[in-house]
Amino acid sequence: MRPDAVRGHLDGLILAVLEDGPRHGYAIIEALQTRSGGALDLPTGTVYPALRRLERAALLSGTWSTVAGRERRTYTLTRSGRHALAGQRAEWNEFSAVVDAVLRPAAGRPAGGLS
Amino acid sequence: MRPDAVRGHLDGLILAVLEDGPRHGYAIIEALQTRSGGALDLPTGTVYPALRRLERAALLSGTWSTVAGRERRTYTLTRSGRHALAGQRAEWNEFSAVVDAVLRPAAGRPAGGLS
DNA sequence: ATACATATGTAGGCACTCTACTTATAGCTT
DNA sequence: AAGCTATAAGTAGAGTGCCTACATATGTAT
Repeated sequence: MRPDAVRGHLDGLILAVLEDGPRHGYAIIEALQTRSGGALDLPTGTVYPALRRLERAALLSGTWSTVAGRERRTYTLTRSGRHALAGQRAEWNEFSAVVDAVLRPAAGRPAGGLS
Repeated sequence: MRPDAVRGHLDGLILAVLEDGPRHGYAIIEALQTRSGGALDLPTGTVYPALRRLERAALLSGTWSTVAGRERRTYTLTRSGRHALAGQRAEWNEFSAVVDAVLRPAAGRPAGGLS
């Protein structure tokens, strides 16, 4: 998968991972890898700024802690974050249906548009 | 659907429309609307530059003509364009499977990642 | 005459992800 | 002891690509 592909959908992916419970950035990156079967290997330079952005937008709240001598910032979904996640899921469903419909070869598209 | 959503997937959508046969820019925009059931209403400032970009990349070839007093640039899929379309379809299938897998709520994800 | 549909395009802005780099601790290997 | 890898968080700067807004022109309908 080309590196840029998640553009515009990263927020939803992060929110979805955090739905299972609070996690820190590094763990979020690993969860994204696991859940995607290894296809998603996002660089820290992508994820950490995204987390700060989501926190600024009040979709996440973050708190510092020290675990085994290492600084961690643990993020938790806020109520608006949960709401935003629902919205992202709805948007994704619509979007993927649209792209499926347009991308489908002529043979499979009987002059009807979206089914 | 938010305006920006097609980012990174527009090339594939245009290529797919052109698979049915040559079309000019304005007709491509209309075809995109029709095939998407009205969800895709792309501004000319998005589509025309994309067409020029795809032509520069030799995925399309364009020719001028005059129809009913109006200038048209008609675009045709090249051989590499057809090849690129196949690649875009494959990429889309992988990408949408990945996003589906990550976005799916915990209840539907039995600790397995991609099915 | 005025408006709308058809048709193509440019300029500038903006948001988001990427690459590359920096900093720091813990644990393991050589 | 030195070096490497994993863990952990970040910044700086670049590039891409879609958007808004604007400019231009012809044909058709009101």
